[in-house]
Amino acid sequence: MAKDTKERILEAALEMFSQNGYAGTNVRELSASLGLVKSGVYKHYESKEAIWNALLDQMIAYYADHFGSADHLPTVPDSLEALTRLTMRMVNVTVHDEKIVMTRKVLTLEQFRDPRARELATKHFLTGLTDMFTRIFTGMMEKGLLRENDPAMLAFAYTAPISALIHLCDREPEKTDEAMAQIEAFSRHFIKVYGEDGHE
Amino acid sequence: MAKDTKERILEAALEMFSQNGYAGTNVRELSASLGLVKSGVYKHYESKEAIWNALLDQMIAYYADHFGSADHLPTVPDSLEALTRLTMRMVNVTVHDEKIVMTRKVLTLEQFRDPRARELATKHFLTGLTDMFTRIFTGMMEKGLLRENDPAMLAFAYTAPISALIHLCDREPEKTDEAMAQIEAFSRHFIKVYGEDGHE
DNA sequence: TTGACAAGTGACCTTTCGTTCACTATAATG
DNA sequence: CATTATAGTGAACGAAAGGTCACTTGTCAA
Repeated sequence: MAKDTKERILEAALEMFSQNGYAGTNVRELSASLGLVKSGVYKHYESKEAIWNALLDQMIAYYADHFGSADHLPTVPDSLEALTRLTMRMVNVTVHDEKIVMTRKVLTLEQFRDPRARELATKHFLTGLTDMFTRIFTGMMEKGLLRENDPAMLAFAYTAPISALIHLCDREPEKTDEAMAQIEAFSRHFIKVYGEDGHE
Repeated sequence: MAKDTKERILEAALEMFSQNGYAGTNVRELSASLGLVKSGVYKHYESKEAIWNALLDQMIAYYADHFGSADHLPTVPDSLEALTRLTMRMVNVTVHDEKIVMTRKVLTLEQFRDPRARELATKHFLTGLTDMFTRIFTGMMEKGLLRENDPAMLAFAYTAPISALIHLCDREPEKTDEAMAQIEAFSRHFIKVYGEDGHE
């Protein structure tokens, strides 16, 4: 039962930190949201900062597990249309999975305060997606689906606009549908521009 | 002298809010940074929240003045090389002007809490740049510098990656030089892809 | 010169924060 | 069965927060 509560504290912390930030969150509310009294959480973490650090540890580990290793690379699409489908599938997950959304929000809010949050933010928002699609595009060029080009530059040009719209969804969730449509339109535009003729 | 202090309070607030966020800033420190004692600022603003609202008012007005009207549109570049030069000039200002940097940071930190900050954030981070370059690209297509294409889509594809690197500069200022170089490389890549042949 | 007012001070108030601690209930262990 | 560790309670604490107020000072208009 101990481990359960310790986990639940981190879940609640992610939720509250992602909404109000670290400084804007108090231990009383956090405990209350778990049906605990304030002092109860101090049985599991010695301080508010310890909760924050444990949460960051978890986020860092999660990222390394799920996005850091080459194992979890999606298979290279075998058509241009499949690239759009793959993209939409990934974006759908990332925008609708509450835990991922909250993780991005927390990193957004704490990136200027905590060096580890800053580092992870850059991975989440920039280099992670770019690296991933660099590999994908390399594969697609080998298959003759994309024109020969600097795959890293293409990956950057492809993922940065998508990332911008994901941020928009985090900020204004009511615009999610619109943003998803724009991502799909952008993906098709990208394919038209960079796709090898005959594969459209 | 009154107006001077009232202004200086907003300047100090921008600085502190951009570093520690609204919740992470206390009025005592804010006053001290102006050589005032806490109660002094309450002669000018009735509460911490009033300071925040006045700062937001100012940021919104500033944005409307400087980026909202069509007056301040840069002249349409008359060559592809000039597009890159214009871009680098604009990025240089936006990344090195401390006040603009702090404004972006504040909007980043408060976008999930304050609806007006949210709205302004979307303008700063997404639609503002896109709208601006939609006009620029329209002009460049009329001049025969860019291939006929959806100018809004092109503007989005151009500005979003640049915006992502500006965010990187805000987050990790030590990477500014690297990011600037990447922006320039991206701009030249973009020109190669979308520029009308014979104008390279 | 005087009166009024804006700007700033320092003491104080209330609330809320993070944290501690003596204590209880529970459940596993010897 | 006795014991001991664990999870949780509730009262309390000191520090720090936002905010108020009576008071002083300096400036300027009448």
